[in-house]
Amino acid sequence: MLNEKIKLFKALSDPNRLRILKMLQYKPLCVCEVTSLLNLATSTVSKHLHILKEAGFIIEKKDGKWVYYFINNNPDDKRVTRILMELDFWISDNQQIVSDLRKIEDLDKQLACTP
Amino acid sequence: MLNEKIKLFKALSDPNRLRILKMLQYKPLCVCEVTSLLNLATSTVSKHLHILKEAGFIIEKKDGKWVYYFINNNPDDKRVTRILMELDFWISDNQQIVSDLRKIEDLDKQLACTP
DNA sequence: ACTATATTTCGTTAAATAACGAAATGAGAT
DNA sequence: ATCTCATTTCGTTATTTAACGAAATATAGT
Repeated sequence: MLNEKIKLFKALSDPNRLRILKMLQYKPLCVCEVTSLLNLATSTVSKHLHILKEAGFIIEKKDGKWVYYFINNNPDDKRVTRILMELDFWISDNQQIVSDLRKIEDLDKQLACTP
Repeated sequence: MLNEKIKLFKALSDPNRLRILKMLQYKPLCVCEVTSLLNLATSTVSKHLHILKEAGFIIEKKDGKWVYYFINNNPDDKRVTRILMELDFWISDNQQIVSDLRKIEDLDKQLACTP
């Protein structure tokens, strides 16, 4: 069904989700880290991650209290793999993305994930 | 701006627009031909074509009473070109698409575009 | 100028989406 | 078992989107 196929494109049709994908391509992050980087409510970020997971772009791994999200590099679904490969090309040189990646380097998990 | 970039993905996030793109990859069509193939209101189809045009996927050429739409094969925007190249791969073997293409072969413009 | 036909624009409605805060859940630590 | 904290789910609100029909626009032929 075409409605199933467009789930991939819908998942890519939101700027915050593109930012998340690019962040996770840089390195795996837990929900609170992503939340801190995007400056959105935790529930909103959780929803975005769910959508990306349903589309097959990312996978989750629990680690203690935290849920870490990883780019799905399993080549089972070749459509996902190819899109992830093209991602860099489609949104290269974006100011927001570049700034996000810089912030990840300075990110202090301790600081980001404690109340 | 990321909002500009996601226009491409939003344009792909609708089953009828994917059907249109695949049809136009087979051959250029006028609005009433597309309308007849999709079984939607003319105004709806016109809107979809406008969105695809704004995203850069297709171009329009007027020919008498009719407005024909073509796949944009001009490689100015490499993002558009690459996505169009990948399209086949992403939505290959779809029942709806296959059926659409079969219908195009039998399509009688005279019949489709007269009241 | 008038008519016929193709397309676009406009106004409306129903459904989908993104955001938030509050409440519920789950999993370690005490 | 209880407490704490990270995450998800729920309910709500504002915005966006897809669809339609009717009215407006454009172009060809009479």
